[in-house]
Amino acid sequence: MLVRAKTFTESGRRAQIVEAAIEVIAEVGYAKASFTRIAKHAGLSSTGMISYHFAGKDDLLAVCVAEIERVTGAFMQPRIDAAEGHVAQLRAYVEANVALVGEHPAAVRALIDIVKNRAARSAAVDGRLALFEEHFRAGQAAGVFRPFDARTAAIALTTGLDAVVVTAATDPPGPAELARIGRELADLYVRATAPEAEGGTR
Amino acid sequence: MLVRAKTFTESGRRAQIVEAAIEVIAEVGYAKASFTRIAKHAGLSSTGMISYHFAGKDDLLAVCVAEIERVTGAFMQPRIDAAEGHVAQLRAYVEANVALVGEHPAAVRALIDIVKNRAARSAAVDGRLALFEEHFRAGQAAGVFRPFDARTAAIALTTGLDAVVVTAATDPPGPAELARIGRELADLYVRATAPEAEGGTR
Amino acid sequence: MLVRAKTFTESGRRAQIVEAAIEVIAEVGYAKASFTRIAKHAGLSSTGMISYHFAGKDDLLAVCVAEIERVTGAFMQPRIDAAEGHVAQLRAYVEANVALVGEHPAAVRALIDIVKNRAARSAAVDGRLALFEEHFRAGQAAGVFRPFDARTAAIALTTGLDAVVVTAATDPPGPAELARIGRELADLYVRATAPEAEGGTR
Amino acid sequence: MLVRAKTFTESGRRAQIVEAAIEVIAEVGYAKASFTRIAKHAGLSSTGMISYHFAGKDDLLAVCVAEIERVTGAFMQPRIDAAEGHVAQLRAYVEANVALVGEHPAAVRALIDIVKNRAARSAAVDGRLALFEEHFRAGQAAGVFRPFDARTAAIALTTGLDAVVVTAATDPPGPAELARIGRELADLYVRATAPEAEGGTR
DNA sequence: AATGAATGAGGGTTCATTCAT
DNA sequence: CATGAATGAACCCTCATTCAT
Repeated sequence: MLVRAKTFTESGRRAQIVEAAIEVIAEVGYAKASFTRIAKHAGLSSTGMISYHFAGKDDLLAVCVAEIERVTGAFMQPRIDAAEGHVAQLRAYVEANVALVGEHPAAVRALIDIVKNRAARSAAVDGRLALFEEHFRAGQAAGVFRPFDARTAAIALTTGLDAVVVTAATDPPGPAELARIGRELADLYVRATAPEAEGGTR
Repeated sequence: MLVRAKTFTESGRRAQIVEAAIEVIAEVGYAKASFTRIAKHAGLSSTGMISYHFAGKDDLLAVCVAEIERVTGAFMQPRIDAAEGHVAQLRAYVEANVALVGEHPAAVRALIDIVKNRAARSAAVDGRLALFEEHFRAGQAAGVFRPFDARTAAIALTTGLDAVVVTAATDPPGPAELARIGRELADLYVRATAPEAEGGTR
Repeated sequence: MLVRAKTFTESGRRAQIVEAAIEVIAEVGYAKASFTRIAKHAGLSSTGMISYHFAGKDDLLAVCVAEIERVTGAFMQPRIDAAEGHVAQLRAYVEANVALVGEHPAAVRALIDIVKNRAARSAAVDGRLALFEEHFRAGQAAGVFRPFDARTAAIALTTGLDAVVVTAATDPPGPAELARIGRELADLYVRATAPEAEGGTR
Repeated sequence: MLVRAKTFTESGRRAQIVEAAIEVIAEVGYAKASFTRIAKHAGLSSTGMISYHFAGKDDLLAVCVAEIERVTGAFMQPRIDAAEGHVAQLRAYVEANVALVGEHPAAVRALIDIVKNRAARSAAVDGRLALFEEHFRAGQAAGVFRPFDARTAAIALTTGLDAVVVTAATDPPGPAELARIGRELADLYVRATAPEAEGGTR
């Protein structure tokens, strides 16, 4: 590769600021992640520097989200793709997401906090919601999920997953424990969505 | 009891401020719920009034949480108590919580927003988490829940419930739709926690 | 009068801030009249105090304009009303406006500077322009002004008047000199608008 | 002159910046004409370029003024020179200045805005003022103007002219309308300064 | 018990200017 | 010649809290 494309997170300072922002958000939370704190964390002398590199706070946050998704996607995507069938993919998604905590705890915590607090819902959160919903519908059509309300399930399960991930990320346990938690949660979700056994549940 | 004791949320002004705070948080969100906005909403001429009646923002918020829990508890508790057995109570809790949206949408939204944003975890959230966890453990001992990780399940299911509730509270549907959503979510949770059927995982 | 109505410039601090703002604008000009400077001039410890009393910079400026107009109107109106006929009133307006410099030099300079720089044209400037235009039209109908373009004349003569006033206000001369300048300018305007003499001008 | 000397506004980049600055000032006004905006308008990647070519903001502005005067002078001077006599020249100046709006509306608006806002009075504005004053005195000596206060008249008439020009430049009308306005204004000024007719005015 | 003015820190953003490359 | 990152001050505004009355 002769010419390396310059992605929008690169250019040195920009990347540095984004990284600092992610760490600060992971540390003190979205609400207290001010430019001042981010600048200090990044070793910058003034907040003006951030405004110089980003159009505003929303812009910075959007870039942070994009960067985190890039990093986490690189970790999760192969694991999900390796699974075959709707059920296995659901399990793979959940387990990969929990395992991700071991690799990028700050990024994971920051992402969830940003998404939770942003007024304008990012494409990220809505995208994942739609993805789950669609996945459930497709699985139902294929007969591997029972005919529950796909939207309600998508909301409950994605946010439940987030909560487990955040809890784990707050004080990251070892890989084995993470794997166990991932398996537990996947079990929960697989059973919640599984087709009726003979006798029913109620 | 002939004379009702004056609870600590009463005394006129205090109650008025708490009510205003809850409504403001429900309307504009925790982050933008400043004393100024709350005072304006309560018809107060200055924020000094709030500081006079409450030790600080944390105090006000704590009282708000307590008040909301009092109100919501009055709605939910009878419904939960009416259910017999761990499974039925789980279902009752979930359905009551969703139904609550129809009665107190502002309170419900405010509570979840406060709990989500408070640095210091309130006794409320931890209490409910412990409650669920304990409920799961007891049910497992009784053989009506399968032997999953009670803590992970408690985290995932309580927050999933919250998310469904918040979504519903944002634009509250009619009672019938709320009942349907409640049933859907309860189904999901009951199945997730149900003991193995004869043939494995279904 | 038993109960004195509280006008919107009163209440102590508000009036003090308005006064300080007017003086600062007169001194350093609209562009450099920051809250910081105004607060310092008013003996306030922080700019927050100004924001506490006024909704924003625009609000403060609007109140300044209103206050100046109140003060200047009290000076000019009787003098204008005392004149009879369109020509005499034109002369009276011009002379009163120039004489005003001797009474309220800062207010006069501030007003013109605000009006000149405000993006949103105030009712003040447009009002005066319309007033002049209407006055010219009425005088033309009465045959005491010649049939010139009333709008162009209104623009040129009001701003010319402003310029003379500002120049005089920069280093206010004595009343006699002000009276002379007022008379000179009034002469200019009266002649510019006078009906044709027998021989014509061109 | 075979080889044209390179004036100080030329040299490519400088001229480009000056042109951009004039356009930006005409568009958004003096107050909001920052280096950032000018650089963006000029297609420059940073404001450093401007600081590199000009000693400071005042310098840039001074060069802008000089450039505008060069351009406008080229339009107005021949028209003024073509007129004979003090009265005719006054008329020619006014009419040429208004007509100029049709040719260089941006330049005209920018010039007046700069002159209005600059703390340090430019040689330009003072020069024109002195020019008018001198012209009036000379005409008075020649008996073609009446013996008014030359300075007061110069102030009032030049700024009145500016105001008419700015108004016209804000939404430039066609040449015919401009010519009419110019004639109207010139009439006003010629009459204001004309010697007494037999009967007097007062 | 209540008021409302005052405080001082901190929020994000824009600015003209500088300087190493 | 030219770049663009860096600077540091200033901008208006909002905040929770305090305190004399």
